[in-house]
Amino acid sequence: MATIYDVAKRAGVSPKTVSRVLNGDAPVSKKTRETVTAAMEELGYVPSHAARSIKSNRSNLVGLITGAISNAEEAVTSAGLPELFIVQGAQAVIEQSGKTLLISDTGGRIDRVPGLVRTFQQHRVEGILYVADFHKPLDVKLPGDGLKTVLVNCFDDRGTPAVVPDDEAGQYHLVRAVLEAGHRRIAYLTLASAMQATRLRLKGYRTALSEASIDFDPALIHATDLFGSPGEDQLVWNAIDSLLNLEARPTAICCGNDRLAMAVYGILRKRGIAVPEEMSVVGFDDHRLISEGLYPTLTTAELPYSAMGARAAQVLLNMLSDPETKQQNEPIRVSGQIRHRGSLVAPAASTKDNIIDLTGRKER
Amino acid sequence: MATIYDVAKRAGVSPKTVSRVLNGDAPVSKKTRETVTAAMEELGYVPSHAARSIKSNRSNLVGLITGAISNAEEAVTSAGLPELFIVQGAQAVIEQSGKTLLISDTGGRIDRVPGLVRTFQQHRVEGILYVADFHKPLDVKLPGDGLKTVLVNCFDDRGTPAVVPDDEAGQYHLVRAVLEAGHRRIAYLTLASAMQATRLRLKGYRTALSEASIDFDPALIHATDLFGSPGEDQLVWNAIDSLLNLEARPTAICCGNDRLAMAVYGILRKRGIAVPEEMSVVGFDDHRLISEGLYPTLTTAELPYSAMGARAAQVLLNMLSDPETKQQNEPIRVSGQIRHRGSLVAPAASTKDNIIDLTGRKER
DNA sequence: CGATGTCATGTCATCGGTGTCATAAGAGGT
DNA sequence: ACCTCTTATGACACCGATGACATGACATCG
Repeated sequence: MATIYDVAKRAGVSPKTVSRVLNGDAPVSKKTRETVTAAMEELGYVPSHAARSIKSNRSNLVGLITGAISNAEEAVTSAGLPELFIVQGAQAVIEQSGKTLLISDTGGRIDRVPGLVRTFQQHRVEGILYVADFHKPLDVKLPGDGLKTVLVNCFDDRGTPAVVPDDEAGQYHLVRAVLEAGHRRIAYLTLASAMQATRLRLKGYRTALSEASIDFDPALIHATDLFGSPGEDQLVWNAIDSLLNLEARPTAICCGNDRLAMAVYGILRKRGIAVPEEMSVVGFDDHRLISEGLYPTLTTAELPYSAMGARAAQVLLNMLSDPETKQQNEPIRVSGQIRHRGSLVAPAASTKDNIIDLTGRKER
Repeated sequence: MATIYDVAKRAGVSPKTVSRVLNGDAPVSKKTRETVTAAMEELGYVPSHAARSIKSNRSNLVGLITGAISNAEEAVTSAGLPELFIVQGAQAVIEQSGKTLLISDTGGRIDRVPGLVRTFQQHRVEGILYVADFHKPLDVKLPGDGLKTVLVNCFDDRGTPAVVPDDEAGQYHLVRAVLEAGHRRIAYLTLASAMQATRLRLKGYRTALSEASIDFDPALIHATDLFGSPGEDQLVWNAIDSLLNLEARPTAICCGNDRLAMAVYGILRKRGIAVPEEMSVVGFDDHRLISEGLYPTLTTAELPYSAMGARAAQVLLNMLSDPETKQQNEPIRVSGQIRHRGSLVAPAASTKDNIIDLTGRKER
């Protein structure tokens, strides 16, 4: 590969002059610039990042670690990987800033993290983004001592800057949309109750209901552990079973995520219940492969992964350019949109009766 | 960040000795090694990749470009992104070889590729992996002249080494599985007919049928353009409509991908047809989010993205370590597994009649 | 017309490592 | 006791870029 000396020789100038043409940091006569530019062109010269980097002591690199940032030994669930959108969002911002993003994937094995961080340090990254696969607290001490760090989709209690989805607001607005469609009996099949998202979203669900003066009914809530655990189908089936057997049957079901909604479609239909005519269904995540691919398409709340990645990158860039600014202690919450699609419609008249006459007998 | 000089001073030795401890390329007395190691530890020293790299002229970096490697101005379809698995597969292999993978995403804008390649060249990558979002021919001249290149999920006619999925074998084995379940009338909703995958898979479909002595029936084939084009739902609906109106109705439907299968589930049920009891459905891709999430779970052919990424990385590493070995001209085809799940069962007795008596009146 | 400023360019040292060569201290052979 | 060989270590140049500083050629100004 051609060096700056090759270019200099070819153009008949000193290397320093070539450097000046490259960086435009000192005046160069038009004629010289053209000669040099031509020489660079002919030799296919591209400046060496490494050489610049040792001299300037600035690497212009940012590292990102994804795949499994957690403490527990969780099942390796490579099913969804929408975290990719976080990576994309981050990369767009980093790249636009003129820096380069180094991406490493743990492949689900958290014990690989220290090695990856070491590699990053060899490259003298200026900061690190840690991306978790779903919203979770973190109590591991991450390696990378002096390094500027931003957590994405997770947070710790040491005040490390973090960017997380606003689960509560998302569910709140989603339930409001369901209410506005005319529903009053709204079931909620949550994700595992231990999950951060579940706690927050349940809060949003309850707030929306209470604002509409609807009492919270525990009979409408079922936790259905996800991640393809063996008994999952059965769990969902049972949950729907008990919902359908309620005296006052719900007319809409909120699902913990789009994947669950997809299963619910199948089960409802197996039970002879048409979606959305007899039962509205909404999801969460706006995993477009599902939400746009399902028939009917799925109304859902966006999990703003791309925006979170972008935001985290901005926060990190700020920390780099402005080392003094103190970060706030609370994680930054990013809100997503509500996506209105085909699975949410007004409740059917017959079921409406069902709601008004709460003590009435249920049909079918 | 501490340098090798800092370590040397602290340990009371010369920088070169520290270097020897690091690389173990010359004998160092046990005592010195321990002193030096301790000094490195105390200072948190990590050798600078950049400094090594300029001296040795070997970057140990490999670049990967993903997001949109194509010629046409296609719709930016960020729906699925299973290419991530290609990236993961590649990264595992590259990382294991001691090199580092630089990943760049075009974000669907092909005009960004030259800039990304230039960045890669600044980092003196030793080779580049180009990853396409689906199996396609390529007739753009990729930048990065002298650079070793491997195409993944795409191929050109210049003999650039390439790794692609074995679509034909995949569909062949899938249809064989359907045949073995007892089906004889097997419909096929293909992807857009212009796609490489469609051509190859159709070939596999026909081979499997002909081996079972079943005549190819064009009435069972429908191309249903995907990628969420506006009229798509209607197209699929119509296709299924005409299949159901056939005198000899199919008992199984092959879908161009899992996403399409998901839509077919919904449409069939809307039409009152139970899956899989009255109609078996199989997909393609093994997009696990869908194939395992659907109810019933989906029998499908794996698109071996992770294996393809790994394979491509191996090919590239070979080219780097062994610059002489000529590559074969044909793309390397990687085969995937057939995933047997709930959506494929033996045809029902009534529909079996339907098959045996090809001229009989169809019920319902 | 000499002093001063600006422009255009070159010289040299330096960043953090490593390759080459030199050197000193023992070990072993005769 | 002398020579040779190995082991352990250091001095120094160099990789490809850039910062600090120097220099020569004009332009400008009082």
